[in-house]
Amino acid sequence: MSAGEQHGGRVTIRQVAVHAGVSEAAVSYALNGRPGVSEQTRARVLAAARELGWAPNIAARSLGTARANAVGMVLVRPPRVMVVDSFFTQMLSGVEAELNRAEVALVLHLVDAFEQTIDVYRRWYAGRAVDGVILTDLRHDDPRPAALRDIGLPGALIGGGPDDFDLCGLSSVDADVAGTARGILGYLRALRHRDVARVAGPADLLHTAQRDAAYAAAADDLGDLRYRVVHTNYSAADGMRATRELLSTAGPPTALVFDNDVMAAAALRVAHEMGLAVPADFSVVAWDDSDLCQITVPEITAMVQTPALQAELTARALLRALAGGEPTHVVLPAGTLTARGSTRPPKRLG
Amino acid sequence: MSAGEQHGGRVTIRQVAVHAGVSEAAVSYALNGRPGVSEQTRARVLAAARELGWAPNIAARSLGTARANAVGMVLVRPPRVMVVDSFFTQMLSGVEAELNRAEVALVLHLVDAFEQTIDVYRRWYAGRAVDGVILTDLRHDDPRPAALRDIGLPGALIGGGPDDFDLCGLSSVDADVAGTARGILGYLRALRHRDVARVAGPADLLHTAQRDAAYAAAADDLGDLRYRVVHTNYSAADGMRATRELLSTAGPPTALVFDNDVMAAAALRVAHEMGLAVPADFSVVAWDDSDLCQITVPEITAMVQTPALQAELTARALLRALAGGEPTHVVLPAGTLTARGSTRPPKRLG
DNA sequence: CTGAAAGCGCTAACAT
DNA sequence: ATGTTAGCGCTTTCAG
Repeated sequence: MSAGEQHGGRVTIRQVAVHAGVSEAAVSYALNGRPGVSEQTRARVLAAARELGWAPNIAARSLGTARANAVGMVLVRPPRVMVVDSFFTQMLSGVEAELNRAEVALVLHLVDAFEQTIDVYRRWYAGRAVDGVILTDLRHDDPRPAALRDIGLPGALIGGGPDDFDLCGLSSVDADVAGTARGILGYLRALRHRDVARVAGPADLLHTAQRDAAYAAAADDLGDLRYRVVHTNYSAADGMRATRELLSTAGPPTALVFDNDVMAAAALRVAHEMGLAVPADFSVVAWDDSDLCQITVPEITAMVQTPALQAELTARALLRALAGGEPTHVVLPAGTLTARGSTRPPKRLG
Repeated sequence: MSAGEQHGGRVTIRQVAVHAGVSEAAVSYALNGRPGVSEQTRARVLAAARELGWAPNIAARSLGTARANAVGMVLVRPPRVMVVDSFFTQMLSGVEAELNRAEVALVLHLVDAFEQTIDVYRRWYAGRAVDGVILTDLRHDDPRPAALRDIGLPGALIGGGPDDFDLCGLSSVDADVAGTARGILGYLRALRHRDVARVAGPADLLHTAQRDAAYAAAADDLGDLRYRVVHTNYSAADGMRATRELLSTAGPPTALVFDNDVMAAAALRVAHEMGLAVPADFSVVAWDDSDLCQITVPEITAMVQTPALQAELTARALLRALAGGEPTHVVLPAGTLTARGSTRPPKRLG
C-alpha cells in the first residue's frame, strides 16, 4: 500500500518517465529488466512505477511485440463428455500454475461442436489473440495437430503421446499408461484374478486407445489372464450399461476395471441391482482417484493420477516452444495404486 | 473454405483495402457494420476480407478502442473448496455461451489466496486486460465489490444477491433460494418429517448465509418443524463428519438436507457405517442434482438447479453494464424437486 | 548509457 | 460517400 496507489490505474509509461525524470525508453528498459540503463535509474524507475501504480497496457505491449502473452484452450461443450469434471478442474489448476509464473494469461473458449475448434485457432492466430494453445482429448485421426502446423500456431498436448500418432511437431506430456495398466492388472493377477473386464472411455479418444493398447499388452505379458473391454461415453449411465452387459455374460469377469471414478462408483449400484456383492462377487478398480472413491461402500481401489502436474508440464513445454525451444515429449511415472475395499481375491480361483 | 484461405492469417486491414480497391477506413467501417460506406462497397470489402482470411488484430483493436473485448474471472485455488467441480464447469459453460455470442473472450486466472484477487483486478484494470469481471462465491464482508467500485472495473455477481449486502452497483443473478428452501422443507413436512437437519456449506460464503436465512424462515413458516444446521467446508470428509455428528445426537433428525450432492452421497456411507438405513432411518435431500445422485443406492432426492443459466444471465448483465446499462438484479425461479428413493415418511410420526 | 522517433494494426475524427 | 490522417501505449531501432 504505497502512497501513490490511490491513483488507481491507467498510468502510462510516459507518466512514469516524467515522474522518474528519464525518457520513456529508459522506463521500458528498466521495467523489462533489460540492459541499457544503469542500476540506479532502474531502481528509480521501478520506484516511480510502483508509486504511480503502473501496469503495462496489454494491448499496446502486444501490438508492439507481436506477442499476445496469452495461451488459449478450446473445449467442446459440454465438458463432461470429454473430460470428467474433476479432471478438468485439476488440469486447469496445473495449467494456470505454470502460466501465472510466466505472467501469461489463459484464454478459454467453449465451442458447441468439435469441428469449430480449428476455426477458433485460425481466428486466434490471425488476430494474435494467443501465442499458442494447449490441446486435450485427442481423437483418433485428430485434425488439430496438422491444422495447427498449417496455421503456424504453436501448441502442446496434454496426453495423447508420441506412440502411434503424428504430433506434427507439438510437444506432449503423457502419463505412463503402460505402467499404469501393468500396475492394475498385475495387482489383480496377484490377487489371483484371471478374468478381468474393462469399462473404457470413448473409443475415438486417443487417450482411450492408449489404454486399450496398454491393457492388451499387459494382459498378454501376464499370459494367463483373460481381458476384455467395452467402450462407453464416460457417463455414469453408459458405464452402468456396460457393467450390466459384462456381468450378464455367461462366465462373467471376476474383476472390473474402469476408466474413471464415476463409472466405477456406478458399478456398485449395478452390483446391488443384480444382487451381486463387491468385492465378494467381483472386484472394482478405478483408473482415476477422487473423493468419490472414498465415499462409496466399499471404498474403491484406485490408481492415483497427477493430472494437474501433467497439465503444468504441458504448459511449460508450450512456453518453451514459444521461446524457440524444440518439442519435448515427457512421460510421467505410472499412477500409484491405492488398495481399498473394492478388491480382493475372486471366489473361484482359476 | 473459400479460395483465399490458404493465406492463413496475419492479413492486415490495409491488404484488404487494396484488394477491395478502397481505403483502410472504408474497410473498417464496412467490417464493423457502420454507416459511412455504401452497401456495394461493404459487400466488396466483406468478400475481400473473407477471401484473404482476414481477422482483426486483437491488440490493435483494443488499443484503438480502449476496450479489451474480454472479461475475466479470478478463482481461488483449489476450486473444489469454493465450488463443486460440476457446478464450476456448468457455470463456465453458461458464461461462455453468452460471451461467445458477443464475441467477447474469457480470461481465467487462478490465485492461491483469496487476497490476491483484488491485485489481479487492479492489474487487469490498469492494463485494460479485461473490460469487466464476473464474481462468484461471495463471502461475508467480501471486499471485492467495493474494491471493484474503487478501482473502476465493472463486474457482475453469480449469486450473493441484493438482500443483505451492499453490491456497490454490481449486477447480480440469484436463484430463488427462499423458494428452494421452502420447497425442500415443505416436501419433507408433507412427508410428515418434523425434525430436519442441514449439512451446509462454509459459513463464510454469502451463498451459505442466504440458505441459512432461507431455511430458517421456511422452517419458521411451517411452525411445527425443528430445524438445525451444521456448517462444513463442502468436502466429502467434512460432510461425513457433520452427518455423523447429527446422527449421533440424542433424538437425531429424521431427515438430512445437504448443500451439495457429494456430501449427500457421502451421507449414505455414514448411514451404512452407523448401521442405519436410508430412507428407513432417515431421509436425504441434496440441494444440487447431478449424475452422482442417480448412481447411489438409494438414488438421492434432489433440487435441480440451473447454474449454467444463472452464469449466462450474469454474463449478459455484465455485458449490458459494459454497454452503459444500469445494474440489474435477476432472481431465477426456485429449483425443482426430483423425488427419488432417499426420501420417505419418518418411522416415528410426530 | 540516455533521448528522440518510428511503427505495430486498428479506429475515428477529420477533410474531401 | 469516400479518402486522409492522427493517435492508442508500448517496444525498439537509431543518434547523441
